[in-house]
Parts: sequence; structure tokens; C-alpha cells
Amino acid sequence: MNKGKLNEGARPTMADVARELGVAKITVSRALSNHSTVKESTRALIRETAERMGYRLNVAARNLRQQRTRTIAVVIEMAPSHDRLMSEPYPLSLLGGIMQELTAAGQNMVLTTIDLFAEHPPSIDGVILLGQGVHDDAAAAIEAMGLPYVVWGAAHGPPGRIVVGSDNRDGGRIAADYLLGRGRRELIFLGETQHGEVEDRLIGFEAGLRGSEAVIVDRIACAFTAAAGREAVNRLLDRAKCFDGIFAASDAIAMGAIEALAARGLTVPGDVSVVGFDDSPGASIFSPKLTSVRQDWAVGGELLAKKVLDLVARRRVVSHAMPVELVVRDS
Amino acid sequence: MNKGKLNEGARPTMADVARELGVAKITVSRALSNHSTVKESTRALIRETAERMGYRLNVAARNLRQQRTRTIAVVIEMAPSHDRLMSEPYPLSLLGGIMQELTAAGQNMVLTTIDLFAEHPPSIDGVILLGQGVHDDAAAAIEAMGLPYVVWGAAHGPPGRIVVGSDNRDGGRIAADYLLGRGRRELIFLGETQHGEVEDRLIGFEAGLRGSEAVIVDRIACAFTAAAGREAVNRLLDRAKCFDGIFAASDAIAMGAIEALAARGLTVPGDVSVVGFDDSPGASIFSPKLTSVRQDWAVGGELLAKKVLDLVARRRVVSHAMPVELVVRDS
DNA sequence: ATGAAAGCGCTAACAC
DNA sequence: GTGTTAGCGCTTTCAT
Repeated sequence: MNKGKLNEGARPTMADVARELGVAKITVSRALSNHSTVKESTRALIRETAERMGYRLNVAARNLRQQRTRTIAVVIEMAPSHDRLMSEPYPLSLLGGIMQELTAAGQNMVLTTIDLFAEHPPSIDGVILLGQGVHDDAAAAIEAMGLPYVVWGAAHGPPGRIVVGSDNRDGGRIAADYLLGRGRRELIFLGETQHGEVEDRLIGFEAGLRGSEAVIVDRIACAFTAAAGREAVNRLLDRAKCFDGIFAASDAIAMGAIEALAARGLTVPGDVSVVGFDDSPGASIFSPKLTSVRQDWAVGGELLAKKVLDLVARRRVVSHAMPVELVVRDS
Repeated sequence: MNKGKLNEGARPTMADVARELGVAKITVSRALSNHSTVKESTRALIRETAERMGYRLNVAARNLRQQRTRTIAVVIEMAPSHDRLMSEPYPLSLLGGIMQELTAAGQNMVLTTIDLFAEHPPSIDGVILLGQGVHDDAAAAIEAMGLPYVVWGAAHGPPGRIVVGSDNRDGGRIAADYLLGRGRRELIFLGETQHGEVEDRLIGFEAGLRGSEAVIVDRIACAFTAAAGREAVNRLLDRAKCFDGIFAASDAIAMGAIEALAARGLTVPGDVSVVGFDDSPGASIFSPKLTSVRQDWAVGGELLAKKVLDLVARRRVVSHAMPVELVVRDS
């Protein structure tokens, strides 16, 4: 004991605490991590001394030694920007659900974009990817890293990939039912079907219309923003398209569409019925209050976290599609 | 060379790549991190071999050796929950600004709550704390860790602490000016002044009214939610309070207040003028459109990130209060 | 331009 | 109940 040189100035290590007390550093380690084999009096003494000396565990050293980090990366597929953060299409509540569950499991979460992740990989045990990217490129990039990972989105990837998402086809179907029930017959679909989830919404929508007299008179690819919805509807009206119902792939699109209709003197739901997607916070504030297909983001986030932790622990894991629900309001 | 045992099954290390090529592991390290001293042909060969063998850098090992993690913790003062995530009072755009700046500097970000942070400290170089907590307890807890840190909020703490926030007093002042300009004389303040930022808003509000004929007839402590705003106004009306202007510490509170007024047959801005705070996304959707004091969250986030990185690099850093701006709409 | 040795701070495995 | 040894995978330092 008492070997090795001192360590003035720098942050004290376990070796410093051990030397101070004339014990082995492993005893300090055991005392501070509540190992049962340490005598209560020793533990108290070590605790106190560590505290007095301002000792802090070096987490990087522990991570290296234990070969695990208790940290999960949440990777956002798109780059953040001032006006279009991950609010669309993946809202805060999804992140909230993930955090909830990771926190409960004592896991940390590093939030990053796909680009930063590739360039500066953090020290992690697993990955939650939000959004597969167009043509699955984001998911492929993550897969190449060889870490346990799960994806939020649509189950369009290779078999074996674990995907959690809403039942988007059923969402499309219930949107169709709603519009049919309102007697709507000439319908518009607004959304970017390169996006797997949106593609599923359209497929379900078409399936829901099959056998009815209603038809989809046009579909316009548009981003998940109000501006894109506005522009899409303006284009339709400029072309003198006739329609009496819209199914939008997000509430933001729906709001933009309604604004464009109003600007041309068309009323909702008088002239046109509109169904959005997500039941986002703005949906119940907007005027008219938006009818929308609700996804349970928070539960989705919890599932993502649970599943990635199961993968890390080498437990068996399967994909999961969550039920959606129509929230009928005034549009 | 070629000493040491093989390493079948497990993930290859630099030693494995080095053995494969008959070079020293330090050469592999230099090649992969673009050290200039490595011959171009060697570098290419090592690159290729590492790729073929599926080699990945062990970030935890590098962090330990270099004594830095290139990771900053963003600590949310409150626990996340399903309905009240960090949307209020710290919105996504603040996080967006932080991410923007950290990403540009090649830094990772771990997002955590104060509780999880204390219980399972992640491996980090510095901390951004969002919200000081009531009575500064959250900031005190972080300070005790002895790491570089900056805080979003009000500059009420000990000198030397680096704080970035909006000029909340000026925000209160311009809200007062607006209400006075509308001829309002009997005013209500809604907000929890235990919260340092809200306290500043009230102080500025009072200062702005000084010398006028207007008075604050009541102030009600309420949380940053629409429900709290609704309840507060209901209580006022039940007590038959007379008032013609409200300054709410957040837009959510303002919306709740307006709903409660409308439910009792009072109109905004006919009977009562209302000023919110934050200019949150809902403010321009709500009906009536909300007049609100705008904070520049994104710039605030960037400043927080810059300053904490400066601290980590032992550069000199000072606190900063950002200007606010009144957005006049229909309330 | 490349290599050998040392060691970052911690904990698993095995004594005693 | 406590200690000794070894080593996680990498990069710094010093040598060649």
C-alpha cells in the first residue's frame, strides 16, 4: 500500500482515495458501488473520504472496463434546422416516450443526427433510428455499424429488422371511411409516398375506398409542412380540379390546405372535408378544429426504448405496429 | 510483431488489424485518424484492411485515453411526462439551437433529466442546464459536480455562474407598454414567480407601469399550461374581480385564460387585452391570434452551446441576456 | 516514417 | 472482508 506517486491538482482517482485511507482501490470501488461484501464501517469511511476529497467516478474508464456504456443513441434521420426541427414528422412526444423508458432503465440517451453520428460516433450500446430515410439509406447506414438497433417507421425493410410504428394502413382506411361517411366522392391525397409510412397511409386509403363510388382524383407529393399543403391546394385549384375531400399525411399539411381553400372562398367542412394525421397539438387549436388520425407517439417511444434494450441484453425481440384512432372534430 | 493471442468472435481491435498487417497498432491508430506522418500507401492499406475486418473504433477507450469525451450533457430540470414534456417552458427550438451548434463543433449531446443525471452520470465534458429549478437547487446540484456548465434562465445565481437567457425584464416592460397603449388600466399577471425568469417578467411589468394610472389588480401563480390559465381566470371571475388586461408568463397560459374568458361571455380584445410570452407555434394559429413577447430560442441555444464549449476549452466566458420583441397580433 | 513501452482509471477474477 | 494482478483499447511519449 501507499505506493505510487501523488496526484496534486488533478481530479482525484480511486487510487488517491485508497492511498489516503491505506486500503486497496478495489475496496474503494466496491464501497462506492454498494457491493455487499464491504464492511459497513469501511464503506462509510470510504464514502466520507471520497466526498471530502471531491472524488468523482471516471465514467469513461468504467465504460471501457465493463464494455458497456448504459447509453443509447437516438438518431434523427434529418439534419436539424431552425424552422424544421424534428417537430415534423417526429414530434417531441416520441422523444418523451423514449426518454421515459430509458430513464426508468437507468440508461442515458445521446441525441444526434445521422450525419454527426457517422462522423463522430458516440460511445453507445445501441441505436434508435427515427425514420428510415428515403430508400432506406439511413437504416442501411446504421445497420452497417453492427450495433443493436431499432427503427421507427414502416416495416418495408429487410426481414429481421426490428421496426416499431403505427398501423399506417389502418390509418388510411379509417380516413377513407370517414370521408365516405360524409358523402365525399372526389378525393385528394397529399403526402410524399417516398416516405414508407406515407406510402402505407395511401395504400390503406385506397383499400378503404375500394368497392365504393369514391375515387382519388389526384395525389400530390408534398413535405410535412403547412406551406407544402398550401401550395399543393393552390396548384389543384389553379388547374380547376374538382374535389370534395382531402386526406393529408400530416396535420400541418392539412392546415395549409385549409388555409389555401379559405383564401379561395371554399369552406371546410362545407365544401370540402379534410382529414389530417398525427393529432398534433395544433389540431385542436386550429379553426376549424381538425379531424385527424391519432398516433400514440409516447407509447411508440416507450416500445422503441424497450426493444432496443432487449436487443442489447440479447433477448428475443419482434416488430410491432400500433393501433391508430380517428379523432373526429370539425373538418 | 505478431505477438499476443488472437481474438476470434469478438469485435476486432486495433491490435487485430495491426497483427493482420504486421505493423504496430500505433500505426493503425495514426492511419485511421489521418495523422500526416503515415505514408499514403500504408494508410490506404490499413484503411482497407480495417474496413474488410469490420473494425470499429472503441470510443470509450479513446475517451479514457484522451481524457475527454467530445460530449456535452443537456440537463432538463424537470422530469419528462406524457402530457408535460419539456415543450413548456423550454421548447424544441432551444434544443434545436444547441444541437445545431454542437453538431457544427463535432460534439455529441446527451439529453437527460436532473434526476437521471445525478443517479447515472454520463461520460461528458460539460453541462448545459435548462432551467435553474425553484430556489436554484438544480443549478447547485450541477455546480457540485465540478464540471464546466452554463445555465438557461435568469441571472439570479451566484456571481461567476454563466447564464444565457432572454431579457425578461424588458419583456415585461414592453408587455406593459402594449397594454397601456390600448388604454388598459386594471391588469392581471399570471405566472409562477418562484421561477426566476417569470419573476423578472413581473419586475419588468411593474416597472413599465410605474408612473401610469394602471395598476396590477391581482397576480396568480400558475404553471406553464393552458389548464392553469383557465383555472386562474375562472377563479378571478368567481371572485368578481374587475380587469381589462392580462399579461401571461407563457402563451399556453394566455390561451387558457382566453378560453375561460370566452366561456363567460367576455371577448378578447373587446373586453380584455391579453399578452402572452414566447411566441410559440400555437400563438399564430389560435383564435384570436395571440399578441406575444418573442424569445429567440434558437439563438439562445446556440449561445449556450458556444459558451459551454468555450468553458471546456478554458476560454473566458461571460453571461448574456438576449433582446426580446413584441409580436402584435389580435389579442 | 514507424515502433516499443507506458498508462489513462476502472473492475473482473482469483487469491487469502 | 480485503488485496493482488491483470487488462479493457486506445494514444502519448520517446526512441529509432
